[in-house]
Amino acid sequence: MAGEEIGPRTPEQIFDTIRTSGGRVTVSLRTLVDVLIEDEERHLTADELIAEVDLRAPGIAASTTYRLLQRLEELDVVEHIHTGSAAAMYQLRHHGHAHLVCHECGSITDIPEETFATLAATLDRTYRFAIEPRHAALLGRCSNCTPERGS
Amino acid sequence: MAGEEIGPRTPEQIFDTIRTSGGRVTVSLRTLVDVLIEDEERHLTADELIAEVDLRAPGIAASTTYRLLQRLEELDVVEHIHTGSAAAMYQLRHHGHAHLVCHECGSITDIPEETFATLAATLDRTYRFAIEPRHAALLGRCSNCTPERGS
DNA sequence: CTCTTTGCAAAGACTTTGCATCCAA
DNA sequence: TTGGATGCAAAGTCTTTGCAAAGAG
Repeated sequence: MAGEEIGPRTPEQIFDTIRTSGGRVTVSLRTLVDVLIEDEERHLTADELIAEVDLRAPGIAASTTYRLLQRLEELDVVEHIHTGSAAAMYQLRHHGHAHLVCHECGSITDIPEETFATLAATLDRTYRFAIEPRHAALLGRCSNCTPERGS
Repeated sequence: MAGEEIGPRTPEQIFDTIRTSGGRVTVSLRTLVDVLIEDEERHLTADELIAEVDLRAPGIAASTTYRLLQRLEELDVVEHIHTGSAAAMYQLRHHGHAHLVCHECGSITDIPEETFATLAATLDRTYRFAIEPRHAALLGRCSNCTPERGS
């Protein structure tokens, strides 16, 4: 776990990755990559990315953005996170943090992957199962949505 | 966490719960409850439950089973688990175990909720977030799908 | 020029909903 | 009898796909 260093990703590095893989750097790709980098902290879903891309470069079809996300995922540039809602979230893969999602208010909290170290070790030992903590958010209730509880 | 004793659930107990809430015990309800109890270990999705119900009582509409699942969930009889695929899994709530889902082969492993005790304590302390380990499966790779690894 | 990418519209997977009919209590 | 439950078909949400036209290198 952890230690999966992907390194920082500048737009140019990502474009090179695309070109190296035989892909072409198009306006839609540039726009999507910009959004992914600039709005890194916003936990955007595909739908929201599509909206943001269309805002910056009107006319780009949703299917195009979906296709680009797929490709970027194959190239290990981005990854999607299941959040318990129908729509998945996307983040740059080098970000490397996992998530806590409150199913009451929908709030999302970033947590370092190391938080899972002990659990990962236990699951590995007991079930020989290698968890990927980033791939699915942990669901539960955040402090605002938990009633009774003294300070 | 844990300690959420819901108690054993026989069909009759469930039917009483339904009646008490103003509901009626119909053939579709009986059939669904039977399937839920008998196929407890099979980790069925709504789709699979629908198929199984239709097998035992031909003609029951999918929408009916979806509606019954919703109602049973409101009554805390069943709960759904997000597994990283589009379709959610359903289980009787008293079962109280969490899941490990291999995104390679799809295998599902049951694990006791207590496995999360330490992590839950940490998250509660650090983020005041109360995880619900059963609500979302942990994703990763099972031993069969993990290459290199001695014995 | 060639091969990838795009837009558009249609299809797909999963789930919900409206409504007239039907049935449990 | 009388509200809740059901079947059917349509709608909804999120995502994928086919195909001809457009575009990157």
